[in-house]
Amino acid sequence: MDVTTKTEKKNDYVFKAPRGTEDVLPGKWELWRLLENTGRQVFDLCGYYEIRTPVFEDTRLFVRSIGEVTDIVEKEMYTFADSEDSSITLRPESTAPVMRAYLEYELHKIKKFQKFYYIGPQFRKERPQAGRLRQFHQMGIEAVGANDPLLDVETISVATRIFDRIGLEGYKVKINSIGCEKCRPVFRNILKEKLCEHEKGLCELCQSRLNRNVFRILDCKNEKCKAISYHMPSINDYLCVECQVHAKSVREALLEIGIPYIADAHLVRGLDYYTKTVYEISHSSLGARDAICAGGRYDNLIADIGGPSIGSVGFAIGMEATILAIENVMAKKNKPVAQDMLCSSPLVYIISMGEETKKQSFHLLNMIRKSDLSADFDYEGRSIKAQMRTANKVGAKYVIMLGPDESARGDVKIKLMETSEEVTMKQSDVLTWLLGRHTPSKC
RNA sequence: GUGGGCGUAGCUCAGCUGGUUAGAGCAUUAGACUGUGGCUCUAAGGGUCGCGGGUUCGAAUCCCGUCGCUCACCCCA
Repeated sequence: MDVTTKTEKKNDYVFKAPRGTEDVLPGKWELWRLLENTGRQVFDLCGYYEIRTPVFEDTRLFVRSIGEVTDIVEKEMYTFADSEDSSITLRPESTAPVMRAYLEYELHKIKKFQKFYYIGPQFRKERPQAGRLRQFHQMGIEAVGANDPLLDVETISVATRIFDRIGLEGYKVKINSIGCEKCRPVFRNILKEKLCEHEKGLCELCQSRLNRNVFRILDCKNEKCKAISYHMPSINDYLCVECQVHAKSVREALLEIGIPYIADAHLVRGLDYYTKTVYEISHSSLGARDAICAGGRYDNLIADIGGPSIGSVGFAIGMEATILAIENVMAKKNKPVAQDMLCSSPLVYIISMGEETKKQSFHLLNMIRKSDLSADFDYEGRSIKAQMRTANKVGAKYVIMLGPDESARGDVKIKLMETSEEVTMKQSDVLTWLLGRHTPSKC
């Protein structure tokens, strides 16, 4: 197969990460770890259990759950023929896969109500943009099998707890109810009728939305459309009694536990499966695409993919966007990048001096590591000065020197980098000395 | 899929209306009386100016194409 393009020169092609993907290089990992670790802590704290599902699934799972006429399904999925008659798709989101697993293993029969969390890559074939990639990462939860409005609130509190723990200031919680399968169609028709009266005043895009996705018109940024939708009825006036009661309980509980929110009647969702509560957490530092978390209740999804009729609620945090927001906040406060999360500085750097003593040093290195103290070593045969520079740069606390002089006496010299103080001791005492000052760590 | 911006050393960029061997800062490496870091100083390495074509005596600089990146739109995390 010849895949060489015209511009490529023979033997001269530099491979690049595919469009819309990102390499996380050393130095950028700290924030990913911070976010991931904090997420795991909070999920544990709140009784969510990790679930890992494959990165690809039967294509039909997504078509049925997300909705056939959504952009995701129509043009954004990475779909492949797996064999003659099966088609697989790289997951564009994880709610459906989690539900699939829940049903496949009949977890609802063991215990109807269960709480899951997942962290992992998702795939959507879109034009890349700030904070939006083709392979992106989400961290999310699904609380499956209960209709209690307090559960909706719990999920919101899980998200805000994560952001609070990280110290991400400046996020906003927006919530809305989009009704259920009973009241939403009623509102949709009324809205459509009313908007049709103003059809000519709407922007071109919104005119096409009239048939495609009426609710999105409420969310349009065009000034004329905004003006028109300002006078449109609100979904809140058309909610059925059940949905009204649910929405009211959610808002009351949010107040009760002290989570400030903005009730936004124009908040809509792109995925078909949402019912009742929808919410979004956004961060003002982000610009055009400012959502860092989105979620809501989906009472019909499980039944839609062949399971019992039970309600669930969940969210997904967009990790790229969240990390951007954290960086923005840190830049503003001039705070260093989560230094204490960093495990990459070795405690000890061992300087090797010449071939004769190198083996001894290497042996010492492995003794130290065996005690779970982090240590590193020079393999480049560089000058002592150069090795010292490296030790300093990587942030080692101690530099151990074992040269011919020390070796002859069975000693080592340890330099304490912070104070420049040097101590000499027997080689056999090094471990005890280090362990007396530092507790072993696994990181 | 649509529209805007950009593409010069590893990174961030300078290079005016086209003119001799393309620059800086950071980073890297090496040295500053030779077994020692962080500061300072010195020096070195590193660029087919994304790629292809055109205009011109001459182009990183102008034109066209192409690829890539980026931002925004649709949509969405």
